[in-house]
Amino acid sequence: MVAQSMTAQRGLDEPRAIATRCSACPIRERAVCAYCSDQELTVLDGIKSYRTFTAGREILAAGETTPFVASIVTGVVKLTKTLPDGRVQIVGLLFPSDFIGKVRDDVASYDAIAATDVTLCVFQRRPFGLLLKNTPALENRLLEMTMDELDAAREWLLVLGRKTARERLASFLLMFARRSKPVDDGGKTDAYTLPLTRTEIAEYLGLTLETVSRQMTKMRGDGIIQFQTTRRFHVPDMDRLQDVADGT
Amino acid sequence: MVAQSMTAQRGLDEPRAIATRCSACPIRERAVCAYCSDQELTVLDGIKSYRTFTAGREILAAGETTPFVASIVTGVVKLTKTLPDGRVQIVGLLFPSDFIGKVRDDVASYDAIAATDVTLCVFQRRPFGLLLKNTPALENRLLEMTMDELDAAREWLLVLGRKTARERLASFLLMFARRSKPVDDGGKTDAYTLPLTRTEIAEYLGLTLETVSRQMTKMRGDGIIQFQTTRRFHVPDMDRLQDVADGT
DNA sequence: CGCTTCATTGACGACGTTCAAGACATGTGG
DNA sequence: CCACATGTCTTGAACGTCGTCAATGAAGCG
Repeated sequence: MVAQSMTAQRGLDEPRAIATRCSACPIRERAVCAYCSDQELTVLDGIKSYRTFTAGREILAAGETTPFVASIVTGVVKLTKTLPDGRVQIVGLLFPSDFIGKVRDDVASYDAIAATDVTLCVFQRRPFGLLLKNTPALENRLLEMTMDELDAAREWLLVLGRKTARERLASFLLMFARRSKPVDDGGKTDAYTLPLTRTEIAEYLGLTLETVSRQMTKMRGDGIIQFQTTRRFHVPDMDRLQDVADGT
Repeated sequence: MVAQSMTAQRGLDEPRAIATRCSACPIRERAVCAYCSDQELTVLDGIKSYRTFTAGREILAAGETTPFVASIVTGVVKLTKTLPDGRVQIVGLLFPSDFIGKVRDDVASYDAIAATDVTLCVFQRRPFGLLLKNTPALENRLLEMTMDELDAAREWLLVLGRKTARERLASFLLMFARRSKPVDDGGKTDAYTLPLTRTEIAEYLGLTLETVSRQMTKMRGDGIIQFQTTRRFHVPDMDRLQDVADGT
């Protein structure tokens, strides 16, 4: 139910024919396999398979042994941590070409959940781990991507540790606009469609959904953002949004 | 002056003779070179040098080109990000054997500052980058360490996003106790010496120094921790501290 | 057309911040 | 050795932002 209602508003990843050959893969240029030669690609081709998860489905569970790692082909995945009393924090948001899963550790320290319908390019963990050792191109890229994730996580520490609700929301919209492609809304402007509910945005920002909602309303009133629907928004002036995010 | 007053209370890293040969290095087993063979080590030996920074000194500056990367031999380094209006957040705390600096990007996205007196094993960035490409043992370990840092950063996102002041402080003390060696205080118990001021702890926890101080006092009153000095503390029951950190 | 989920808005209260004063420790110079 | 300065830490009181509780509205789906 949840999955289907979300599918309708998802917007980011229209279901589409999925490439079975790496050479035709939409994330070929930026995924973990980006630096692989055609020859290395054929090896990868042999151990990969595609899996889809409907919105809301659990992909990996914290504390459990994970049998696979994967690249995100389409959709958005959220990584969450939960306190014993149920408080939830989203600790990572993964977009197409991003990599899911630990290579060495077999237990995940967070849940991975499909925020939208998701298509993954899946590798069994063991074979992938072995391949990684013998394929510098693969390991180079994975190191690069992991470092980028670390940078992003540290940027978010600043957001959660020091920014106000308004600044957090602006930071989120900005981050999202940068990492997702705009949807052409038929007019002369670009619009973005949020893959998350207000609750999920709150979980990402360390706030409550009420506070997120209030700040959305306020920013709309200030002309910082414009809403076509509750999920679809347009930013008239990115620099101005950036200023809000930086508290300047 | 600041540096010297801090040196007096530092406690973590008494100045000591520093190994010049890798085989005698105190962090040999856990640093980025951990998986290197003796042969590979001799190559590293050739491009390394030691540098010391007194407490408070800047090691790397955000936005500036960094000429080197390094392993921490002794001391504690804090990574900080600063908002335009001066708000500061510590986004990482590095201990002996941890690795500093970007290998690929030449500009840092945060400041690195010596929290105590620090000794680094420094490598020029270019030669190290080249060596990294040709030395799987080095790259394997760096990938592993980067993934661990990412895990730690995500754990901290939960702390900053969802935990109360009390829970944050407990999480910090716990983390610190785990990553640093206890100081034998001559009795039957282990004591830990904090390498950070109250202000710095607050910068790490997304709080103010007053809130940190109040929570310290309260936890002492509750018998969760005992203070020998303002910097030196003892934990009678780690499990109890863990419960406080988890909000249970 | 009713059910469910999602989003908005309001009233009130709590937790942490801000502002301020004072205590404590350490180092310096007379 | 004491007076004084400096940096650190503690404690108090008032304030404000955000969380909690609650009601209402809007949208999609059976």
